[in-house]
Amino acid sequence: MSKRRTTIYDLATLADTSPSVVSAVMSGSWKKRRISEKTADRVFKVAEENGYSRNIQASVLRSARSNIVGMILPKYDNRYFGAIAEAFETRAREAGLFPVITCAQRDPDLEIAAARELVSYRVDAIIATGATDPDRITGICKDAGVKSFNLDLPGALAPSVLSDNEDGARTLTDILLDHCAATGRSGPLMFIGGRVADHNTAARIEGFRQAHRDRGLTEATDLILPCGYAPEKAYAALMSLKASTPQAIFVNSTITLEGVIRWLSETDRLMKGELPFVCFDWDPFGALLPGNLAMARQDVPKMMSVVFDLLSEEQNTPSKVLVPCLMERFP
Amino acid sequence: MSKRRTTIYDLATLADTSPSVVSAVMSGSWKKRRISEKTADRVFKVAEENGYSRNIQASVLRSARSNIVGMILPKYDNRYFGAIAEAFETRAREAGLFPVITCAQRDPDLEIAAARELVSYRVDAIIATGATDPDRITGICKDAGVKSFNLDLPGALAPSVLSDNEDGARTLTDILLDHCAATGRSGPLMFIGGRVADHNTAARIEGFRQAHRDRGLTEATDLILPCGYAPEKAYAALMSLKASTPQAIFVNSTITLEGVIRWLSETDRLMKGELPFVCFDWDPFGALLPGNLAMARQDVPKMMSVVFDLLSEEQNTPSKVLVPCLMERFP
DNA sequence: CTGAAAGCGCTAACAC
DNA sequence: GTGTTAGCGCTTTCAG
Repeated sequence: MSKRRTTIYDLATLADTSPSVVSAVMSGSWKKRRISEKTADRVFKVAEENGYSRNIQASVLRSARSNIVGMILPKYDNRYFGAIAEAFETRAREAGLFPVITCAQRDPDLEIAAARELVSYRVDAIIATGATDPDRITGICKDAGVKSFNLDLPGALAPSVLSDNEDGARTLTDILLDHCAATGRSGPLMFIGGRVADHNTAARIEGFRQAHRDRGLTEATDLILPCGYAPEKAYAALMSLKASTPQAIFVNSTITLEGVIRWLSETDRLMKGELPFVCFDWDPFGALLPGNLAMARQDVPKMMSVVFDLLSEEQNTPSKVLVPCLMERFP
Repeated sequence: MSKRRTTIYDLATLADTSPSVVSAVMSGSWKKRRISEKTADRVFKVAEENGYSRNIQASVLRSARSNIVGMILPKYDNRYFGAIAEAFETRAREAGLFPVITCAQRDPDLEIAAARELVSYRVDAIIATGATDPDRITGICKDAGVKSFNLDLPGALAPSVLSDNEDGARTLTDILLDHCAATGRSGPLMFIGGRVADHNTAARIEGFRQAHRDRGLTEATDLILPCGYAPEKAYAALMSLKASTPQAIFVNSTITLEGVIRWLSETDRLMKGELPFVCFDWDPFGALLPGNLAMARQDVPKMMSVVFDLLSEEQNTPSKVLVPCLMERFP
């Protein structure tokens, strides 16, 4: 257990060849080095027999490129970020890179600590997802010669890939307004969740407004409540609602939806489907809740695909790609 | 961007001192080496000015201990695994370790590939979560002198920490049986989801049986359906149900619940709360679904706490710790 | 087709 | 309190 681990030197002795040959064989570049199949097989055999495991740290140290790609993620507690994590790992492996995700708990300080930490591990690139200050992260990366990309939330200094929030919100609002018209509800709509300072929330509010404007309506400003994402915040905002109760609700994320649902349930409105709603982001159970008209499911595979295309193109100048949302309508 | 990165040698020259002093200062061991505050400050200053970032790979290579702890996780697509990921990261950082999670998509081959990969990175320990073949992973670790632990699913060769599945299932079944008695339902209960070969499913079925036995009842064997975890599997099993419809359902995981809910919804039973159910595992939306009587929420913080205690105690002999589930009852 | 040898950036003795 | 030096295990010319 504590004896020295086998190295390429041990293997070289055992296979009666040299360390450099073993290195080439174990790193997969032996074809290129035109090493004979016979020698390679001999090396593979002794490696197998001795439970040899390549020391990646040493290999990285020597060859500058680490083939590690890092992602900074805010949370793992909803389907959207979960899907991002999985898509990231899959794509990274397909690209022959080792994926490392680190979770910053939506904490700005942790975010930049995470960026520095990943840089210490000499990652080849960092994907900052939903970062509060993407440009700061890009700065850290630039200093270290590390490529960086923004996902979900845009920055000004690196390529950014995000959902078309405005368009998605407009469509969701249309669904809400259509439903109200069809069921004879004429009251105002509520928008709840998110932070005004946050790019995505701003874009979604803009889409919400657009949809109103397109049919000559004016949105009720006092019913636009960007009270933060946390369920408790939404719950509290709804409990202390001074303005008239809305006819229908636009919920800004599944996280926020948790609070909204709690309120609907406790005020005995949930089961009756009394207050129809739509939600940005998707969740399999949320989809089945009474009153849910539609969810905007962000196209994670597509977004990740775009990110990895940029990554492989060595493209690293600021840009912004918008990916349309998938719409799921119920029932 | 492409110029050589600053090293401790550059810093040593700039701060007019030696590489070893810079090394000590940057690695935090300078207090121990009794380096003067004045020198340290000088080093910090030039490091700052030059955007220096320590090369961890080099440091790991030299000092054998990597301070990296790896986790193999099946999926990120539910609250349980999400909570595990977050708790793992938090605990690892508290312990001064760098957490690396890798997702094996419930694929046995990927699992062992992941284990080998983590070993290549010279992690100090691997936590295998919900692994299909934990003992195989332990074997790989043992060969490399890496500590290993099992979480969620037990193995015979390493310390294992898991929920008290049997007890949790018994309590859930009790809730179901109590409810049936109280509402005059006398029919049989269904158990759905999971795999018989899987340790946790077996333990939960045992708890399900126990609860019946404790009140002199016999469970309906043809209504025990360990049809796998996937929603589609559960949905298909329910659609092709030959036996009489049950009076209430024990759902083996939130993943399975997705399929059950789809079936309830499509057969118009969901909104009426016609078929009460309980579920192993917890989900905030699932909790609000009509008919849901209780969810067994696994005590992730506690489980992780136990794992890290074992890890720090250098305890690595096979053992098994059971952590009780938290029960959430509705309404 | 194969081998020798020079480091990658850092740490840990050990010397002063 | 600080500097010198010998590697950690690997990759990569370059010479055969």
